[in-house]
Amino acid sequence: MSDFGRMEDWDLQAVVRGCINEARPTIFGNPKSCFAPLSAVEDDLLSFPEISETATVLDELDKLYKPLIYPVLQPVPSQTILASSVSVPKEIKQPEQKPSIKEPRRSRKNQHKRVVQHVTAAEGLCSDMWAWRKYGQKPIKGSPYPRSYYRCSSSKGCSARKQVERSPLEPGVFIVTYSSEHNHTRPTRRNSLAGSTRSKFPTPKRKNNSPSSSKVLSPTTPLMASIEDEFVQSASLKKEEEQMVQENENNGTFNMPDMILDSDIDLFPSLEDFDELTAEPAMDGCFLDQLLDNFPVPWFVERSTAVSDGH
DNA sequence: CGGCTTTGACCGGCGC
DNA sequence: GCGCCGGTCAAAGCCG
Repeated sequence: MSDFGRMEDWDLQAVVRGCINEARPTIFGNPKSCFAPLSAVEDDLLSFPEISETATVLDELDKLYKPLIYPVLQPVPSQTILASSVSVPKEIKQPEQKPSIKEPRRSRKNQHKRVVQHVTAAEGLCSDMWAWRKYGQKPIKGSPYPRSYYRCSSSKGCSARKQVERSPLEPGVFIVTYSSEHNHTRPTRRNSLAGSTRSKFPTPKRKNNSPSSSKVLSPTTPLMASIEDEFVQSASLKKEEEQMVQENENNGTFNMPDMILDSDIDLFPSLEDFDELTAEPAMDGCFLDQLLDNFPVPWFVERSTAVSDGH
């Protein structure tokens, strides 16, 4: 079987299972220092006018940023992704497959606003406080990797959805797409974890006696091993970043990764999405949790890029 | 026992 | 109208 075949077997569950206290490779590298360095960026980001203030300003900004939302696709340097998890609108991921000027095909269902995040494997492991229950997995045409579908299990009746797929361009990067919104408050801690701790790195014995497992996808040991390596490496990298940031903090300085600002700002969404996304509860992460508890933060302080799925 | 993952089947929108 | 394809359903089995 080819490497692709093995990779295809991976179910991505590791991406959405959180180690919520794990260090997140936030754009500032150190989650513990998220408040201090944030202000530096916030000064810039928050200097935007009030969203509801003037339509003319928004219109201009909207025009200004729209080209940046639909740029010609260029593979994102993995280094950048590892450091900052740059977000790229999902629709532009595979222009070679959609060479025409037509919009890529979209799902009919859940045509709400969507939030697309690009995360590294390690970052993906540091997922959100929401409890997600996997309800489906599908191979996606044009991508060697399957897409996994999750719904919020923190609360019954919550329509929040989450899709996780591996980037075909950057296998170390995962595309996490949130759709719909949570209709409940963010849990203080993850609940409903019964049975969810298994198979983080499954053993081959698992499911061998399952009537259905033999049909399509086999157990995923090789790929899980590789993703484990990936995770370990990323964790190591993060540790170094943490130490560096910690030193900077101790010295009263902070080295802002300059590429963060460029890339993140270049990826502003259409501003018509802005107001909704500022209140988007599906934005995950301990980093944002703390911030939202204290003051509203522009959504793009995180790494997300909103994609309007409307009409 | 409750909640999870897995996975084939099914549904429905869209393009041709 | 038909086929493709993404999204969802639901049964089966696993796990704590």
